[in-house]
Amino acid sequence: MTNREVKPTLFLVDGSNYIFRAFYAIRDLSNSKGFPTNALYGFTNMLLKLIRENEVQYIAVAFDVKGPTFRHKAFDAYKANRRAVPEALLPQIPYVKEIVRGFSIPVLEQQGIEADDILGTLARRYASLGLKVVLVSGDKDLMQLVTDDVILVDTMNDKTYDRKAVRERFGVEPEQVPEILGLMGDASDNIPGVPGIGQKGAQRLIEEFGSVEAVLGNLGKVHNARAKTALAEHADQARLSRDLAVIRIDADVPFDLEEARWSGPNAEVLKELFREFEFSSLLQQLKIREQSVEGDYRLVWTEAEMKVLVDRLSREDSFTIGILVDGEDPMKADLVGLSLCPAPGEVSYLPLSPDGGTEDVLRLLQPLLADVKTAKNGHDLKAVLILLANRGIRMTGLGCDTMVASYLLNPARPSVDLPEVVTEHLDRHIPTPREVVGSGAKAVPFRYLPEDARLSYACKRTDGVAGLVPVLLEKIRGGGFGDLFHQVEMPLVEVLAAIERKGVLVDVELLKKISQEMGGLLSTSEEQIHTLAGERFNINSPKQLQQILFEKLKLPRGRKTKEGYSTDVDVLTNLAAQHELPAMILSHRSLAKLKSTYVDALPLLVNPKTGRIHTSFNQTVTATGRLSSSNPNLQNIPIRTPEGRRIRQAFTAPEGMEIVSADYSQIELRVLAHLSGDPALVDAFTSEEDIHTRTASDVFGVFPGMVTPDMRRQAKVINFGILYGMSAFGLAKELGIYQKQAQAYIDGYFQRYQGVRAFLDGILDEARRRGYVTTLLNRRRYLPEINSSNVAVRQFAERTAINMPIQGTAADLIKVAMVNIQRLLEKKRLQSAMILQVHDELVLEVPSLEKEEVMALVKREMEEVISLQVPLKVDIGSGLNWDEAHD
DNA sequence: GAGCCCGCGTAC
DNA sequence: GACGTACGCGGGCTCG
Repeated sequence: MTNREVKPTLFLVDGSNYIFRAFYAIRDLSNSKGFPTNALYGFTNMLLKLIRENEVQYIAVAFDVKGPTFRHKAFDAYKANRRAVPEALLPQIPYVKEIVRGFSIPVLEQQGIEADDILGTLARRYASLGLKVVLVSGDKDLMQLVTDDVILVDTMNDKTYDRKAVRERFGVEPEQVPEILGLMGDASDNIPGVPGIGQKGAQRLIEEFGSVEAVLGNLGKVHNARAKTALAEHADQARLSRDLAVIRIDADVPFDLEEARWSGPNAEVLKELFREFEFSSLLQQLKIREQSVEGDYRLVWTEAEMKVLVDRLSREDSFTIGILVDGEDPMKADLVGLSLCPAPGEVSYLPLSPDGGTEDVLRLLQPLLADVKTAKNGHDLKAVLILLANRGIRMTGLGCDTMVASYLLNPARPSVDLPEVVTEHLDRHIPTPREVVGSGAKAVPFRYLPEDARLSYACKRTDGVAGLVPVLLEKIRGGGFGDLFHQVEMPLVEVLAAIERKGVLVDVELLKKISQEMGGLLSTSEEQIHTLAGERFNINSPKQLQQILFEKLKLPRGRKTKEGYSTDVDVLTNLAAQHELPAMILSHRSLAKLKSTYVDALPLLVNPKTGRIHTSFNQTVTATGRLSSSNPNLQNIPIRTPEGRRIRQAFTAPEGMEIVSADYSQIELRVLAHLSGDPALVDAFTSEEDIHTRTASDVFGVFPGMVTPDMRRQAKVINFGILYGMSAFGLAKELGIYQKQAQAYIDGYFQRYQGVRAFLDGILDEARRRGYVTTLLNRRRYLPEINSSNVAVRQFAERTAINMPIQGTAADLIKVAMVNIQRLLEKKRLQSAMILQVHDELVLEVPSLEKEEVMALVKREMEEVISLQVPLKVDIGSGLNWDEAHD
């Protein structure tokens, strides 16, 4: 067997080419500070892909530098009409080079020499020294450099050009490519070529004659008369163009191959850059790990070991606790293990099998967990509270929940998953659940993993949390979020845990009955719809419905969607005048919605152990500070229609208890009155007038006594529109009036409420200057797109800027009220409990005997949660179910 | 079949 | 493009 020599490979990257292509390939990417990062991101990805997918031994990246080159001297107009570098790209260019250097890859740039010529020179030099050279570029000009030892690859579309591929593309040898370019020209470089000769023509001529010079010398043999004339007229231009297209292979380029030897990136530098640009996925890809070895992670198994650990933990003001669970739903999940960390690097792991064994060991922790003098830290402490409580262990005295802290620092962040938070704030990689157990249906439950894998995983995570705590607490303090975090959000964690664990009683029998009724109605209406349509089709499929309505029945099309024409309620309502079918579909659809989303779904979520539904109240999801609810979402239970209200009737109180519902009246408009201090709006609420009637009177210029129900309805739309930053277009559409008229209403509103106008302007100004907006309790939302050059994007950010302080302040207030109410209920040892929060409403389950006291308490705590320029008003009611309680 | 996006609709 | 914040359903597509 011959010992075939494998040549080392040098990768030469056309950096300038990739900057531009990355810039145009990715639109609208910037970090939270508004710095554009699209080209940086695309370029970095390209480089990573190149390194990942190839065996790179030597690599360098070449860039153009500003200033004239020999081509400019030869031809004044060279690159004259090239587009200016886009505004958003310019500031990114220096950082592209920083990133390249961060990869420990040499940046090649030289005054007076273009990147192409650097590439050509080095390719020739090292090919002749016996290396394989791979040129990395999307620029077709570089094809002329291809030889038996030099290939061209374009990583963006995975194309590779060797000699053969170039021949297929241009029909000639690579060396002849400049001859073709010389005849056809190159618009982007402003190489003129010969007018009237394109790629095809140029190719034919060069295939036949071999070079521009030969073509010009044999004009008589050129068959095409037009081409012949053009060539004769522009002979000098053809020669010049050809010369411009030739890439230099003999430039004076100092280069040391050893410096280009690939030995991996400089992690410290890249981490810094990626963090600045918020490339969290790239950080993960690099799998950057701290240099430090694993900490002191140990198993706690015996009572003796636990006693030592409790002693150790007791010596600290706070410690970090983490859980290992199988299952998503904390009310059903199995607690597999517990990890405890008195100080970073020092974590103990207690395995907890469902069939006991270490249960007595766990009990030893109870006094410490219930001791408020030792603060407990963790990531998602609500889940810890619930899991422990379900094992009969009470925990209180929370210190820092890093999930909540991270959310508060930037509530619009895409994720508060622990590994991402750790990467962002600590520059460390900790294992993700995916890496350990896989994802989706293929995920392996932790209980099937070997013990040492569980220990390692749990300890690394808890260690990561322990590392985060001081960092996040300092950022919370520094950002002015201390009160909101420590006095509101952290106490709320315990409140939400209690609410979720309590759950809500649902009358499954009633839902089953409703389901049967609805099922009957639906099959009848389905029959009628199919008959009327003349064929059977899936009414729930917008796609099939479009075909029936717009193609078969030829009804007029309305609004377009991404694929086709909308069949939503607006469109069908408009069509109802022309045909019977749309109205039938609307009523069918609303019934089907109620049945599938609520009536049939809710019984499946009743917990078999408790007989109740335990929703999740998510504290770290919304961009404004509201809670959200999921599995199931109990914040969107129907109320507006009679059929919907029947579903509410299924939310009941057990024997001897009642449901109490307390909701803030017009809280967002009251918040607007307070924040703006507008005298008219403040007066409207202070004098306890009906706000929509008052607005109607003000905007339509009639006495309050003359306001008709329809005027009040319109005023209500205007009031809500103000909160959401609605335009005249939107108001006109909503009210079915002309846009001019709508604009007149809006003008009238701001004429009467000038303080509101000033307030909204102030918000926008603040958002533009500071890049964020805030609520009354200093909750903050960043708006990186507020200064976007894209009108739609910018206007969206403006509406968001207007809405967030109002919606978020309302959220602040009800959260404080919840914390206070929970404290009072506990202090007074009442059996009543909050069971739901729906943004401006609190729902409680109350023993009938406590009803009077608790209703008074709740109403008072909600109304007096804070003193504003306007009174807060709470409507409160009680009944045997949620529907009854609501009025 | 799992996972994802889309269109749609429910709540405040 | 045009009204803010959520969640979840069924349909239908992609991917393995």
